[in-house]
Amino acid sequence: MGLTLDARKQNVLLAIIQDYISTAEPVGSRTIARKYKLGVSPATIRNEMADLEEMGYIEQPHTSAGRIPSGMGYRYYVDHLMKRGELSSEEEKLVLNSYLTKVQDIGQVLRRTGKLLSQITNYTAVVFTNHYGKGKFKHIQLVHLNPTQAMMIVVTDAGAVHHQIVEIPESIRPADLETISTVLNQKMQGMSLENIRLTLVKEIYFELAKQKHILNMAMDLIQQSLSTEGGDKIYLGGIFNILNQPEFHSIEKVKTLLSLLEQEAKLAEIMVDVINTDGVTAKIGDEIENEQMKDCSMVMAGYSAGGKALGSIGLIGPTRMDYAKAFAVVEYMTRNLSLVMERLLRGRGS
Amino acid sequence: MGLTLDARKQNVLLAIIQDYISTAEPVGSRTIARKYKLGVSPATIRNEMADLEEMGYIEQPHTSAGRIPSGMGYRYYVDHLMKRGELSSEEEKLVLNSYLTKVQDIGQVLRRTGKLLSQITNYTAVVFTNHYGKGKFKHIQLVHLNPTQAMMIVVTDAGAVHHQIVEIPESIRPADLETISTVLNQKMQGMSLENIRLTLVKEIYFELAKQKHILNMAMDLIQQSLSTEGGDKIYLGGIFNILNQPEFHSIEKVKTLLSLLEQEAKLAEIMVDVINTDGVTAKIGDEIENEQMKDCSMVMAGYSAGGKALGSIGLIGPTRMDYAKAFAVVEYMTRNLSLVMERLLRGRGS
DNA sequence: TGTTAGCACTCAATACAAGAGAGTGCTAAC
DNA sequence: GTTAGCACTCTCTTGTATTGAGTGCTAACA
Repeated sequence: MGLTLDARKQNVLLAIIQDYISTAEPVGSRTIARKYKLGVSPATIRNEMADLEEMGYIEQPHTSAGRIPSGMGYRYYVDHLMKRGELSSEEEKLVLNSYLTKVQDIGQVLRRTGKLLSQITNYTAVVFTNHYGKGKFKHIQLVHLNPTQAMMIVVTDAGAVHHQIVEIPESIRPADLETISTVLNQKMQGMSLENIRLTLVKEIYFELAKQKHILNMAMDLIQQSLSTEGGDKIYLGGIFNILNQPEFHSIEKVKTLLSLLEQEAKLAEIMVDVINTDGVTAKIGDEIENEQMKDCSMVMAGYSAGGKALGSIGLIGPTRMDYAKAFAVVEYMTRNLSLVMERLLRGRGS
Repeated sequence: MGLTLDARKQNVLLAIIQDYISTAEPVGSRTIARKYKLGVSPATIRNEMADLEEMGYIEQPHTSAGRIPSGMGYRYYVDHLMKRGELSSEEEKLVLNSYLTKVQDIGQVLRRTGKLLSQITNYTAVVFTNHYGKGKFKHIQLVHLNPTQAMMIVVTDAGAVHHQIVEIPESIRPADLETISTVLNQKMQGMSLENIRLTLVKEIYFELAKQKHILNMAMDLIQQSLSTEGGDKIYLGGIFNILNQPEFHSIEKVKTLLSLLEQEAKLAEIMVDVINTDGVTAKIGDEIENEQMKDCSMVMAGYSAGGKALGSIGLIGPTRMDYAKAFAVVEYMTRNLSLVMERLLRGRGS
């Protein structure tokens, strides 16, 4: 395999990638010789570049232009050449402050994470969880709104709240709802969905036989709240940031990317791959197996609490994105998000 | 005033506007003579056009181009020439179906409305309410999550649910939270915010003196839930639809408009003006007093329930938008939304 | 007096050609 | 193995001519 690169080739490749990342312009041999002192002349660099091109690390948009990195080039850079960046202290402060303010629920934490990610990097952020509302049943409450409607609220121990308006027969009074709530709470305390389904329904049915209708609706909402399928959830941040990237100056490209971002299922598919991976993962260009994203890269990592993987966060940018920065930010954010989730799920005393 | 237009001038103006709305190209005298049979030659139309331009109804991008309507021209069209469009029966079905499916809460209804508006028209939709969570206190529930955290949930009679995780001292047990919930519910039943603040705090304080901390947080959340300031809320639908309009082919224009859409307060300012207005209102170009929207128009109307204005809905498009369709859709949607809200707030039996 | 045909004029858009500039690959000298 | 030199390629810019849509004006016509 000709996959090993000598030191000079590495330096040339590094110079090309760094320059292209910051300027978005194809970079030529002279630029490299001038800006990055490698101690050799442009001609020598040209020779190296010809080699690198043959090996597939860089390519030429057209004969008289400079070179740009190929997907393979970026891959080599990320794996072997890149020096992980660092967050400025203001950026770290921004994150910490945001995570210190009052928490409404898990959803809000994840939304905030998306916002932070995009603010700091100027890329589009994706926050994925496949545990939304998963976990154990904690509480159900039926609240009488008016003679024909009640609000049904389900809380899980993971701090997710689901609610839904349900139609009720006029014969039911506020006190009846209170009774139903109490019975349901007693019977289902701390149960997970499977248990609730299989063992308890009969028992509860017996006790609340006359309120079959309501009971059915309650079971529906609980199922929905705790169900495994419904656990996937995507939060986006800074969608419009991509408009700032020169590669998306054409409306057409923006439209195809946006239409993908609207399809949460597809994003979830990509994000779920990394939730059990250690460290930060990059998918470059067509490594994301999706036609609409072939000009994009994603930098992702999973977050967890108590040793349990909960989801993943990621950044979407052009393949020309600043991987060093992205890696640093994604790593920093997963670490902090994991801490916050830990605290949220087990209580502050850890 | 030269503001009265004879029949032929009206026809010419109408032809120009209709053509420009559908083609987005400046329209010349010959096109009009060919497509819209007015029984006169292009030369005559040119004369009329010169007059219309002098009067300010149309303008010329440059000497050798056709004419495009001015803001004043659109205004005249909307006020005097436009025939209100109609929804196709599929579109009506779409709306009815969407409003028939199960309702989670008010927010969901409004979100759905935004989606529908944008789907049907292909413009960007804004749904505004200034009554979100307003109304009377209905229920509060404290749910023990873990030794240091509880979930606090407030329900208003308008069917809005607010929740928030609160830190609790470890000494508090689930049963204590239950007690607090019960006391708060008894004392505050059916109260509006002002009453809760002024008369009851002392009484409750007395009863729950030992739980001051929790009580404070409860009051905070209740205030937040019922407060007048927090009542404003904006839902957007079909933001990306504007990308389909040829006038937004330049990324720059898109960016300025999007940055406006992100500022909910500014949108609320525009939308609040029409909540007490009868019928459908159009604001054309700089009639929206906002620099960033000078190339846009909005078509808006208020919705209400039980004679009480609740908010407004609207469409954002280029000044060249299809007003006839927009008026029809906005009117149809407000009517239906008002019905749904009515049912939601008072229960099905009206 | 209103309408129309005809015509010269304007101006954006398109196409085309020339030139500049950036960058390359190759060869030959060091 | 490295470098200077040079011819070559290709894009991008600039300038110029052409085209075509559309106008305004004038004069003839009903």
